[in-house]
Amino acid sequence: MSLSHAILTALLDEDLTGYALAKQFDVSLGFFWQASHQQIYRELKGLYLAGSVSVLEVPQQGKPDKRVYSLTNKGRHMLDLWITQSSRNRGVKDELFIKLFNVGSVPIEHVAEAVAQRQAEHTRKLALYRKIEARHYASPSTLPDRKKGVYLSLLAGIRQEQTGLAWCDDALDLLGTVKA
Amino acid sequence: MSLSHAILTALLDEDLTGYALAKQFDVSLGFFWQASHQQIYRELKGLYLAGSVSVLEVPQQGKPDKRVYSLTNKGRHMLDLWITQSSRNRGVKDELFIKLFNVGSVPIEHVAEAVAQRQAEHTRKLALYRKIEARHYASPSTLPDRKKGVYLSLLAGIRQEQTGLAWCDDALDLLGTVKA
DNA sequence: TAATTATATGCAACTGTTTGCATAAATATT
DNA sequence: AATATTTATGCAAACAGTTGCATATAATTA
Repeated sequence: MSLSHAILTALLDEDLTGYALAKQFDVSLGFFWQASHQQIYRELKGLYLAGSVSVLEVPQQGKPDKRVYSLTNKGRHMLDLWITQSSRNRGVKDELFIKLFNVGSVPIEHVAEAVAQRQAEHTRKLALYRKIEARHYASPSTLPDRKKGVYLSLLAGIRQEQTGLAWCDDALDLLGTVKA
Repeated sequence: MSLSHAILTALLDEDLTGYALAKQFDVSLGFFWQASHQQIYRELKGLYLAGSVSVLEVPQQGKPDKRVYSLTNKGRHMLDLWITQSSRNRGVKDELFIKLFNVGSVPIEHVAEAVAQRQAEHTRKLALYRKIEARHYASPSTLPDRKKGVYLSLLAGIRQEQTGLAWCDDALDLLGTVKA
């Protein structure tokens, strides 16, 4: 039940509609927890029924009514409780490593191609993270407390991509020594 | 549908029962793709119906009959096809970062505790990987082709844990500067 | 001797995630 | 003027994963 807590977390700073939440999940929080708009709308309904969020219906002409969600005290309390209690880490699932276990049994260029794709992905993400870092976190020592966690997440992202990128280089080198 | 391909991959080197597969998934392949025995038995049935694996029933006295699965040519072909085609990477899901986004809104020691837990996890995994490295991959330059992919996976694991561990240190430092 | 662990398989129910579809109007692009 | 994108919501079905239960015996440990 982490999606609900991710949503509550996103509502800490500002009230949001389901649509706006989905957009938040495409950046920022979404780097570490992805969710589709369908998932978010369903979850919001559940959170509302549980009393963790409240809704303000904002009628609009032409478009469907906007539903703006706010965190309630109950929701705030649930969040804090979750942070202390839950720690189930769902298993790692990375297809690339299954593919690597096939080296020596399938054409090597197929595996190398998968590594190259991963390499490109790392490059893209690293560039994105660096851009955000330069814009909003240029001087981490002067960051207000409220931003420190977000900064640490970004830092983790940057380092993960760097490590992954370096590994791709080494992997492609070693795969180059495998007879097709 | 990656679990099925993970199972086919595990069957590349040796024929296995569902039980033995589940054990494989607790180590080795399981570091990068986790699965329960219930999942594996269900999937094996599907793979058998699809003709990707064949079964040899081995009666045993006392214990239930053993069902030993082997990769068929069709399964082999499916695997190769999957390696070239599929590349859907399922979204990252890491609770820890949601928790970090709560810094400044919930008691800081709750978040720090979550980071400390992650630190312990990294330490444990790193030690395990290093042990395997020392035992089986001490001289990577002389590795047969068939083992190179497995070695690269292990290398990725080691580096990920190292990076994660270093980040935990830095994170705990910065969280120490947050007023409770 | 009693309890636990390992071997060996599997069903059923529940929870969580993805994909496809559906609606409807304003704004921006070609 | 026609097409595509953005805003805004949501249902239904399919697929994937987790948890609880059930069976049955041998070997090991306390």
